[in-house]
Amino acid sequence: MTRVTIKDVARIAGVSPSAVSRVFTDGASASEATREKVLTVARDLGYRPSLLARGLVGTRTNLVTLVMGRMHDPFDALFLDELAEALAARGTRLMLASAGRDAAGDSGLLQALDYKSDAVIVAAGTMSPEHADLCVRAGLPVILSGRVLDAPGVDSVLADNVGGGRQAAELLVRTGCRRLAYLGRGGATFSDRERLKGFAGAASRAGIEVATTAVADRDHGTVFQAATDLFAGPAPPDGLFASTDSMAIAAIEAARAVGLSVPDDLSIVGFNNVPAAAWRSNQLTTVDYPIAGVVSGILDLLDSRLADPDRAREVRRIPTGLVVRATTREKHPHRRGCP
Amino acid sequence: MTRVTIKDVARIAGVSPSAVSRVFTDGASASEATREKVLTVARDLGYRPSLLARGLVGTRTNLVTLVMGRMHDPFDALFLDELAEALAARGTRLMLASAGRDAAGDSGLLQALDYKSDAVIVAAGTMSPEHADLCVRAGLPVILSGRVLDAPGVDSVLADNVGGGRQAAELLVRTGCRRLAYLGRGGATFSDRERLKGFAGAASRAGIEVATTAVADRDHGTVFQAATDLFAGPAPPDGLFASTDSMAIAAIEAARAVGLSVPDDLSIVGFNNVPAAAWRSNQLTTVDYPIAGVVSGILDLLDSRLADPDRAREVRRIPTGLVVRATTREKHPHRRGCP
DNA sequence: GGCCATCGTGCAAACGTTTGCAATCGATGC
DNA sequence: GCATCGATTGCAAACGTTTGCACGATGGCC
Repeated sequence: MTRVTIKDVARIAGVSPSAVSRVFTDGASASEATREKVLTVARDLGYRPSLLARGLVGTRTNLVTLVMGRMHDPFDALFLDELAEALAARGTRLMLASAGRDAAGDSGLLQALDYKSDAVIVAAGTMSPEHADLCVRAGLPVILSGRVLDAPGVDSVLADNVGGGRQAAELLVRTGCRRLAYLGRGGATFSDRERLKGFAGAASRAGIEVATTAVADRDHGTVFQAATDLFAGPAPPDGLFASTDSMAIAAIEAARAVGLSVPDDLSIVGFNNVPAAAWRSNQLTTVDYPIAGVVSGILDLLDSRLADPDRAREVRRIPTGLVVRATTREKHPHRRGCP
Repeated sequence: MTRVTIKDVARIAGVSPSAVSRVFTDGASASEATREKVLTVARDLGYRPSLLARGLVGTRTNLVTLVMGRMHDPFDALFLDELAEALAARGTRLMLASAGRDAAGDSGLLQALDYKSDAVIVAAGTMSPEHADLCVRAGLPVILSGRVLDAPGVDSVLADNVGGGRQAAELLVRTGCRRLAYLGRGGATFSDRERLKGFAGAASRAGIEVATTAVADRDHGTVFQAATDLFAGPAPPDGLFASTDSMAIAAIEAARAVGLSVPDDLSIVGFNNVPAAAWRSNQLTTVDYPIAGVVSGILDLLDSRLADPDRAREVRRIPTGLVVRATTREKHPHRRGCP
């Protein structure tokens, strides 16, 4: 019932606690004989170093705090999965701080400090420059996922939202759509803002002005209603870009409900490439969110930042791809080479 | 850059570190004057107690480790959300241990020990009695979610899967289905086994034998294929119970693909009541998984177990409900009262 | 064989708290 | 006025590690 400590191992193995400690920290010098003795005893006793004690004295915790909001979108779960897996493979533990109701990752940041996390990864909640500054000042590296904050020492990794939006627009234009619409949170979210920017920019270069409908909530019902209104309204689009696959799927549903045929009457492009996008009933053309790339970018920046806390702030953008399925039309083949 | 400790606060406030500590642990005696002085200084200095140090000496950590697998199903995210929120509201921190590739929550359990967690909640991975015993012996409470393990001191909370399966069968029988089928993991998963048991039991009481098709993987494509084969096979069912909403939705898709009309030719009932079940394109009748009830049951058991580590093992089953939507038929009204 | 570099080891001081014990203090009851 | 009592406080010892320092042993090199 009482914990087996480093001293127990030391006593039984006939060495000092320091020796045991050195056996368990790689890179430290210990003779082969000692190592073997210690490891044997440790195994027999079932000894495991206390990470609390280790973290208290040591400089590194191997602990990272993740600030996340509620995972309303399947995409969030994918992301968390990938990140958790990557961290685990690296021997890093993950502490979860839900940025629940309170506006900010505020409490999450403090929690990270309380446990002396090596770093905090912020994937949700609004993060004020003040809080970021607080952390950096306290020596806690902050890595933002999916947004950029112009504060010294705060790194960011994100999908190339602007590029993704552009890809969507170019595809729609290329396949003959002329009345483009955007459906999303609009200015309310960092990534949505960027996606819209890329989409509208590319459309404008093709001489098309985008009609944007911003929705207050990503909830399926809300989006379905907004899409229905848009499609049944006075100026229905023939090409729609939704800032999220989930929203795009709701839009597909709405199109069916009002009797529009996809992609004949209406082309739809989503963002993220979640598994459901590939389902038979959706066959959604979408911009692929490079989850693996973003996650490994985060780990990369984590390493760099830990190695050199004073390095310049870095923003890493991971390029997106386009996954063409059945909610967009084929490129008109007869136009090929004979304009 | 250097951390502000309890001694800093003590020095500036002109009291001993003990006094500061007592101000910050409720239930300890401290005069109003001291309290005020200390709190003021602490706020000015931005002092926060180190949870590492506190956990090292104290007996309680306010830290709980959650062992989870990859969240392939949207349901998993819902569950995690609810649990994280409830724990946060209670002031408990949550550490994530993904039971990734390695078969067991094994590594997760060890991680929990390393950080002196107050308890470990196991929601995924197979958990061997040996490991459970290891934990209990080490004084680490284990709470299982969604399964039962017959080991002393290991508590469980689960949805009433058997009851849910029964509800599904009774609904199908009541609405006139006679050729019942089950689609799920079959014996491979604890909850699926129970759901099947409840379903087949109730069907058998109505004189119907259930055709079960067990699928190796919950992946949408796999399930879609299995359902298609079943529907196009020699003995297509007129009532299907899927052990998961996600699988039920894949089945709906398959039914449409082979030209079956739901619910006219085929009734379908799912399990979990995820948001997607309510979508217009699915309108899935399903057994409601009482997430809130399960989560509060977990917290309940957590408290009880911490209060009395030697109490008898407890298994708590939370009743399910039935949410009738459009994938099942209306009860035949003309049969009412005139059999 | 002497010298220097290297390696392995133990001692003791941290790390930032909590908490049992004893002491102080003011008030209360007689 | 004195003994008692409870509340408040400080001291010091834990909690389980890591790590700088010093010291002895070992081995290579000339």
